[in-house]
Amino acid sequence: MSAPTLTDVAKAAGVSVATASMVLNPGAKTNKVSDERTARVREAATRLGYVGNYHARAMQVGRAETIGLALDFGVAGQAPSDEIPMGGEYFHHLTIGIEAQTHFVGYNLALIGPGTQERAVDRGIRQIQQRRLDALVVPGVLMRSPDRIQRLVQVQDLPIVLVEHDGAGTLPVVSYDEAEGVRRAVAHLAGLGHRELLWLGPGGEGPQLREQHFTTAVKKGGLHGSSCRYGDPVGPASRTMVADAALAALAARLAAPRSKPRDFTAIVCYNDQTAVGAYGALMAAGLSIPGDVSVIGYDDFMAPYLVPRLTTVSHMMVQMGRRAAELALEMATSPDGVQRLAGHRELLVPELVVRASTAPPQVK
Amino acid sequence: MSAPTLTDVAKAAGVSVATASMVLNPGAKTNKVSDERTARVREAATRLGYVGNYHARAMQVGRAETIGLALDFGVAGQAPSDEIPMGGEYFHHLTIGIEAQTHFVGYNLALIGPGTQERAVDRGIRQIQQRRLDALVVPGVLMRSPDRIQRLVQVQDLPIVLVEHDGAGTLPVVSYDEAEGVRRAVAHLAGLGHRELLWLGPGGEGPQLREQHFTTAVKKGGLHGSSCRYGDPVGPASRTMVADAALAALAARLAAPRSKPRDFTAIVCYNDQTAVGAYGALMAAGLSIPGDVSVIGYDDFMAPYLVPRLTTVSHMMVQMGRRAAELALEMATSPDGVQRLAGHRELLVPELVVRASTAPPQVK
DNA sequence: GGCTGATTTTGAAACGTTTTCGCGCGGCTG
DNA sequence: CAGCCGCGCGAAAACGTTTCAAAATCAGCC
Repeated sequence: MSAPTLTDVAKAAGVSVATASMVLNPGAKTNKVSDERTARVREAATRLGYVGNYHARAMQVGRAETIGLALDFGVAGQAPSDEIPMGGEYFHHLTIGIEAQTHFVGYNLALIGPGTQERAVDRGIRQIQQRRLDALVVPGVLMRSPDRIQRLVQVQDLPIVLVEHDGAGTLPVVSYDEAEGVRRAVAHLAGLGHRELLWLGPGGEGPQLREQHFTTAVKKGGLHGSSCRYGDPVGPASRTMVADAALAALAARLAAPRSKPRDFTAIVCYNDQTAVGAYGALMAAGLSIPGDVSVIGYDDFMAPYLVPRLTTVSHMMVQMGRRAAELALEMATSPDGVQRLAGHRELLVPELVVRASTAPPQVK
Repeated sequence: MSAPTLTDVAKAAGVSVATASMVLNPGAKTNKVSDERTARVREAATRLGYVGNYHARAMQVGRAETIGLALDFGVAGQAPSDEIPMGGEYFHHLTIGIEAQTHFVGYNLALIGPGTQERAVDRGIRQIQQRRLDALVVPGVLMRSPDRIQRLVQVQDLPIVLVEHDGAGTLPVVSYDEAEGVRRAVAHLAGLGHRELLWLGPGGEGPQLREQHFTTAVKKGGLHGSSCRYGDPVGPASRTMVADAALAALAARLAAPRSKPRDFTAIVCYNDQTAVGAYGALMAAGLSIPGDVSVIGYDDFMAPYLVPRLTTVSHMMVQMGRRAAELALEMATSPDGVQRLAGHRELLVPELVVRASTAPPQVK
C-alpha cells in the first residue's frame, strides 16, 4: 500500500538493490551499469511509480541537501496588519530568488522563523540542528536585533550567508552597490534637467551613508543639493512609522518661510516608504507629482501601489536571493567552500526603474 | 567530530539505546523509565550536546513531520518587479500564520514553489513525494491556473488544505466571510452618512459575487448604489494591470456627462489594488479623498502605502494561515482526519480597519 | 522463600538508502 | 595458453533512530 521502495524496484527488475540505486540515483561513487540493466531498472521504476525516500538518503549520506531561510515573523499574532513587521515584498522577492536557485540544483528549502520570544529562538536553532541543514541564508535586516539572531549565527559548523548587510566579520555577504544606485538616481534627474535636488531621509548612521553618496553625486554633477532629515525610528519599525516621520519632516520644510521660492525641483528619497511620506506632504501642500516636484525612491517594493507610479532604484532582490543561495550551496558542497568564501563580499549593481514620478522640471 | 548520536549518549549514561530513546524522545509506544536512569540520560545528553537526527527519526516513523506550503513564484527570473506575481504581503502574512502554528507543534515547514514551466511543476511534485510531506497548504489563488496546480493536488494520499478558495470538491477550505466583509464596509459608510455608493470592481464571475453582496447590503440599508466595472484581466495579472484597468474605468465614468451632479459620495472597491486605481482617477479629476469622495478597499495588503491611508476590510491572513496549518496538521496526524474534514468549509470573520480614506460626506 | 504478575530494561530487528568490497568473467598481453 | 587487468555486478555493512519481544527485575502474598 505504501510507496514502493528501492528494494521493490530491484526485485521487479531482477537486479540487486545496489544496481538499482546506482541507476536511479547516480551518486558520487557509483559504478557503471550496463545499458540493458539500466533500461530494466528504469522500466520497473516507472511502472511501480517509485519515488526515492529523501530521509533515508539524507541519513545515509549525512547531508540534508536542504538550505534554510531565516525569516523574522515578529510576534506572529493576530495583530492588525499595521503591526506586522514590514517587508512583505522584500521577503517575497528574496524568497523567489532563493527558491529558484535551491530547487534548480535539487536542494530543498526550509523556513526557519525565529520568533521574538526567547523560546522561539531556541526552537529555531534546534530545528536547524535536528534537520542537519547544510547552510542558512539570513537577511541582514534581521541582524537589527543582534542578540536574537546572533545566536542563530553561532550555531556550530553551519555555513551562513548574509543578505544585504555591511560586512559582518567572516561571514560572506551579498549586497548591492549603494553608491551606484544613488548615482543613477541623481544622474537620471540631472538628465531630465533638474539642478536643485533635495535629499529626504532618516538620521541614523547607516542611512547617512546613503546620504553621503547623494551629496558626492550631486557635487560631481555640478548640481545644488540640500537635505531634510527625520528621526530614525529605532528597532523594527511598524509599517507606517517611517512614512509618517518623513511626511512630517517634509511638511515642516515646505511650510518654513525661508523656502519661498522652493529650492528644489526634485526629491531623492532614502527608500520607498520615505517616498510615501513625500507623496503625502507634497499632496497636502498642493504640489503635483511630477508636475511641480519629481520624486525618486529606493527599493522598488511599493512602486506599483503608488499613484503616480514611483520611479525608483531597484535592489533586484530576486537576483540577490538567487546569488545568496548560490553562495550558500557552494559553502555547503565544496569542501573548502566555507574557508574560501570567508569574508567574501559581493555587490550587485542596482537598476533605475523609470516610472511616472519623474519628469523635466517646470519652466518658470 | 560529528554530532553525538543517541548511541553515544546511551553509552555515556551506561544504559541501552532503547532506554535513551525513550527518555529523550518519548514516542507513542514507550515504557516508563525509572527516575534515576532518566536523570542519568538527561545529564549525558546535555553534557554531550546531543541533538536528535530528524532524518533517522523520520525514516523510522515513516512521517516527515513537515508540512509544505505551495507558493507561486512565477517565472522566478530577474524580471523587473512589475512582472513578478503580486502578492508579497499576501504570502508574507499567510506564511507568518502557518509558520507560527507549524513550529508551535514541533513540525517543520517546507517551501514548494511550482514554477510556471512544466518541468518546474514536476520538480515540485517530486519534492513533495520524496520528502514524504504530511500535508500541503495551497493558497487558492494558485488555483487560478488550474491545469498547473491541479496536478499538485492530485498527488496520492496527500492531505491538502486550500486557503481562500470557494469550495473545491472534497478538499477542506479555510476562507473568509465575504458577505460579512462587504456588509461591514457598507455599514461603515452608511454610519458616516453616505447615501449614494459606487461599486468599483472587475467583471469576472468570482468578483461579481462580491458585487452582489454589495448590492444586497445597499438595498438592505436603504441606500442608493450603482456600479462601475472594468475588464477582468485573465491569468495571473501583473502587479499593475488591475489598478490600471480600474483607473481607466473610473476616469471614464467621471468624465461621462450624465453624472453632472455626481451620483455617489463614496466608493467601495473590489480590492486594494482597485482602490489604487480609484485614487489615481479621483486625483486626476481633481477630487480629494476623503473630502469629496470616500474610498474603501478590501484586503488590507497595501493600506500603509497609500496616501491617504486606506480604510479597508482586512482578511486577517495571519489568522487564516494559522487556521489552515491547524487543519493540515489535524489531517496529517489524526487517523480519520482526512475523512472527517472532507468538504469542510470554514469562514473567518473579516474586520474593518478604519483609516483615513473615509469621512462623512461633504454638505452641499 | 517461591510463585505470580506487573513493571523496567535491553538486544535486536526494522526503516530505505548508499557505498564498500569481493567475486566472476571476459579480453589483452606476453 | 597462462596470467593479469578491468569491468559489471551483488552481498552486506552502515547511517541513527524507534519499537517489538523477550529478558530481567521488582513487589506482593500466601
